[in-house]
Amino acid sequence: MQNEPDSDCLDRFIQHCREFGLKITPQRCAVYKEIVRTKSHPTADEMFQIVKKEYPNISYDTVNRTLLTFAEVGLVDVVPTKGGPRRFDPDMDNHHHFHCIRCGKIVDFLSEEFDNLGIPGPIQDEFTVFTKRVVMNGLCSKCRKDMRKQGLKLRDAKKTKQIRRIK
Amino acid sequence: MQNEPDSDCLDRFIQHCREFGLKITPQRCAVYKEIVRTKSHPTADEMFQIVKKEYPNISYDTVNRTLLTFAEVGLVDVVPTKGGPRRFDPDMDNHHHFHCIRCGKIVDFLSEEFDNLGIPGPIQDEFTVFTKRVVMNGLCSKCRKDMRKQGLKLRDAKKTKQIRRIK
DNA sequence: TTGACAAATAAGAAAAATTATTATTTAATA
DNA sequence: TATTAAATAATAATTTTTCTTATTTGTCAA
Repeated sequence: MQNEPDSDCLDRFIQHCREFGLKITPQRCAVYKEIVRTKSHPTADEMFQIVKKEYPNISYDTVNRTLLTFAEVGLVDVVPTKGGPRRFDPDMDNHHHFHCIRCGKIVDFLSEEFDNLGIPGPIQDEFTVFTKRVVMNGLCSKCRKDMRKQGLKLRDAKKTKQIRRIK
Repeated sequence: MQNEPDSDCLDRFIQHCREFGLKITPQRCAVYKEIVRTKSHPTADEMFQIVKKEYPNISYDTVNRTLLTFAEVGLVDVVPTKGGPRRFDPDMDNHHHFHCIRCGKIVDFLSEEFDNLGIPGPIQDEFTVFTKRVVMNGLCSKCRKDMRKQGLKLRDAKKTKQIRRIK
């Protein structure tokens, strides 16, 4: 849905809302319009800041609720993060995440192998699986470099001195 | 590390801390002892409530920091959740997660196929991958049943009436 | 088209969760 | 055992999320 002309995108959005019995409000349209333009994984507050420019009257709560509602009906995804504020992902296509445990950056990547993963029998029997995503954790290249310089400490890299290794 | 006798477990913990230059404090021992007994994915606050029983003087902040520190040095994992409080996972062995988008329950499961996933070339070149995990999202069997009764609404199932489908 | 109704919004308050600050204590080393 | 840096406890402050209530608005059906 990312690369369509705006109007098609909006049409599909409206269609999708109708299917789920969601009212088409200007606020929802505004939030949706902006989030599909995003190529990152914004928080509710970041989206609020963006939408507010076009729609100064909108409240944070509305933006946040709207995003949660979108997630429920499959218009956006919620990124599995390791704590901190919730992040939304407008790209509903199959893709996977690399997550830097040091700086928190999330990088999308594509992998046919990952897309084609089957659902294990026992899971398929007991659950209804909507999406599956591979999440890799590690260090991005920048943090890897920083670590070499500054030592082991992962959290609070800025203010922490090197941990002295015992022995 | 889950099924060892307590003493072995503690020894390994102490060994692990030494390797990373972490001091062996009674607080850390208490938190570690309790989290390896857990078979779920507790939040910092849940761990605080548990540890407080044995160690009434401990502060929430210490429990939280301790868990984050453990995560940094690979003694525990942080579960990728879809927002809400951060959850910790004492099971460091390869396993994967099913996440119910309605009730938030996280179910661990094993899969050799998933464990054996390779790391895509471009990722391997640019990042250092520590762990990889497949996260599936969908409905658990209980929520699936509830949904049939109560209709589409995913969030706030308790208080929400059925959404009327348009058309 | 319009009236009725339920859903959605705005605004403010509250709660929940995380992070920072600082004085004090403590574990590890020499 | 003294020294030193790390870790802790106790607040306090932020940040993020959720709730409450009065009001507005989209949709349906008459």
